[in-house]
Amino acid sequence: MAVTIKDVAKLANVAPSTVSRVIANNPRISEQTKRRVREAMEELGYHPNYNARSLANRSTQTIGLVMPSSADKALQNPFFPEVLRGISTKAHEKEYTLYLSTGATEEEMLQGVMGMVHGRRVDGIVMLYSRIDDKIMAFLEQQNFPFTVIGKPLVNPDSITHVDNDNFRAAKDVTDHFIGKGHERIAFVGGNLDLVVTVDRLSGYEKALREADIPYRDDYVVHVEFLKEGGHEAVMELFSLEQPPTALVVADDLMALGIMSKLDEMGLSVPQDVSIISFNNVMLAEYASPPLTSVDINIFQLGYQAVNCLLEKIDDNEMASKRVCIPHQVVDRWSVRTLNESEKVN
Amino acid sequence: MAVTIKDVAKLANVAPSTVSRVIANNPRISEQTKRRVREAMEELGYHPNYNARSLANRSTQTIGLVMPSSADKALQNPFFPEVLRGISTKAHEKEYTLYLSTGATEEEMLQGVMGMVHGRRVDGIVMLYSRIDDKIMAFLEQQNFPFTVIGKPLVNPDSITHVDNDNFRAAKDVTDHFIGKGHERIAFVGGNLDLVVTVDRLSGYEKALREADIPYRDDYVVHVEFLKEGGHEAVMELFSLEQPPTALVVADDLMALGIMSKLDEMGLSVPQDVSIISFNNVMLAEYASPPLTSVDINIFQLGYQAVNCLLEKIDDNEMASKRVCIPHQVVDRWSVRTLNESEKVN
DNA sequence: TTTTATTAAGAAATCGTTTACAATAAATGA
DNA sequence: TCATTTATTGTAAACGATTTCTTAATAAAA
Repeated sequence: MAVTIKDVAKLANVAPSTVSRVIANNPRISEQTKRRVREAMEELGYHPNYNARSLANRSTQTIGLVMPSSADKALQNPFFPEVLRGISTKAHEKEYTLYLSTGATEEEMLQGVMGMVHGRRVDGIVMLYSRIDDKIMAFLEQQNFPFTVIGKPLVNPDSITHVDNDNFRAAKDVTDHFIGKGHERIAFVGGNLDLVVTVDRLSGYEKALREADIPYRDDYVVHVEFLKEGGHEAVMELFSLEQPPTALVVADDLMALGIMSKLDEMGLSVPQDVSIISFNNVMLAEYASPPLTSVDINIFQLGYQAVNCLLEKIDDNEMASKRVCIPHQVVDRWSVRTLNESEKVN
Repeated sequence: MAVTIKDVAKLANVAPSTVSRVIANNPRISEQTKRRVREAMEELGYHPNYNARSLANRSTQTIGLVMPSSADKALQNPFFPEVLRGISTKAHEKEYTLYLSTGATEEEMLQGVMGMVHGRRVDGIVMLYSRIDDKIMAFLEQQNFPFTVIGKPLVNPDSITHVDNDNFRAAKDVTDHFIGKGHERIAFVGGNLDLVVTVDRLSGYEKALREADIPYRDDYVVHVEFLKEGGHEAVMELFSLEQPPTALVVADDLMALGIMSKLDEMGLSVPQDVSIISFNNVMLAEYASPPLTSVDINIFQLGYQAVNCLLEKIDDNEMASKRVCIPHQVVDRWSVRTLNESEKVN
């Protein structure tokens, strides 16, 4: 059917093994035969069959990607295309290709991952999220299969190679930022508490308050299911309090967008009535009205480094696991206002 | 190393071929031996090696996905996660897995696709976009490799199986919608003219105007490079005209968002000063302030059906190519205002 | 009882590579 | 001149499945 290494061998009058060596550019083959073989390949339009190669090699040169469940609204977050860009850049550099694992339920996804691992479809896996008590991660660990995580694994983070931001610090920075601008009634709107990133950011927020001697109020902390409906509820709760907050630390740009839309409906305006800082700094943050002050977590690098670590791991699975921390940076736009003295009274 | 079919065979005291038949649930094997073999598989924790299988079978049970260049901002569009959801749903149903082709430049992407095809990594390909004069599509056609396109191919659309909306009609509907509400100064803000979808929508817009005897004005048609900066320029142009438009047909929700942000800056409000209808109805349309009236193009179905067609094609490559048209529907929200009589004077 | 079907399972070839191990020929050195 | 390197290529056995023939055993038919 298709042209194989044998056809090339025949035409070039050499053995198949020689052709294989030419492909690998093995120095033990003379330049002369190399030329002859290459001409034959050219003439026949030969291309190696990757399946055969993987079989013989026991390596696939592909890495598996585990994204959140396709049913999960979180997938709509522009975070993913961007992290994918980082991943694919590094993968391309090293001539690795990408295999996508999907599924609607956690069970379906686990099946998919088990298929990748057992079926030897991939050499390693990068997990694009980090959830508390995740079965997939548990499985990979138990199998001792090379993988890296984007975000911080909750259970034994020290034995799992991962790349993450210092989310604790980032949230603290943001909260400090507000405090520095005179805010004291600062609320925290987090995402799904199953995500480690949420709890990290919440701790950072708490710490900043504590350091500034601002009392932590339970009713200033809400968690929403990431997309619109949730955002609306949260805003309702927050702003029907006797003392509504003047500033919001929001765990995600998209959530901030939803909140702003609700605020708008309620006749509150940003930043006059409420200041907002959110996380991720996806392109949309710039689009919002007003443009959102957001902390840039360098999503591209998260992906790029995750693959980098994974490749090291694939190369030597016994290598010590490590944690790579990607720097963040708050980028100022127009969603934050400085309170003046008279407003500061609580 | 890993447990193979031979190990199972040995333990179950049968030949490897028998094990293979048990896996395929071949009726020529007695229930009794099937049970024995299955027990052995269980005991050893056997899982078939997909590479070996693909090699023997000449089929990979995986489909390749060609997305826009990872450098392309368009990738940030929530269109993609949603279409991916459709794709992965159908793929899962039929036990196909997904292979991702990426690349920063068109050349890089073409290399990737050539790799998939020649290296027999995938059984078929779905193209997630349709661009004018696309090399990848040309390559696939020339190779007679099974593929389907989401969107309408410009060159010989009749010989390429594709799934698309009736974008001409959709744009006409939207424009008619505006006309029905008394608008006459209707502008069109399109995306990249290389994308077939853009030209289709533009024609629909024109047609509606013509039918309503509203003159087509060149200065009411602008094209922007999809993301923010472009959106801003376009708005500037449009609203610095002597007779600025009262309604905007915008080719994409995200673009509409950018435009609204600029409008806000200029002190114009939606829908009081300008009405907007955009396309795609991604979740964000609901978030915007005000929530956007948008035409739902049923993105999920685009993906789902594309895979459906592809699988038919893989099954029988000689099958006639077809065009599947996914219905659309404009969903009304709050970005459109009805002009009253006094305003209608031009 | 012999012949013919039928059923169940094994033997061996195949898919397209890679690679350990030979093999050959030319070059070197004593 | 003959042993020994060295450089180059070939042989054949993996890699882990599938699948086409066979074959052995049993049941049915003659």
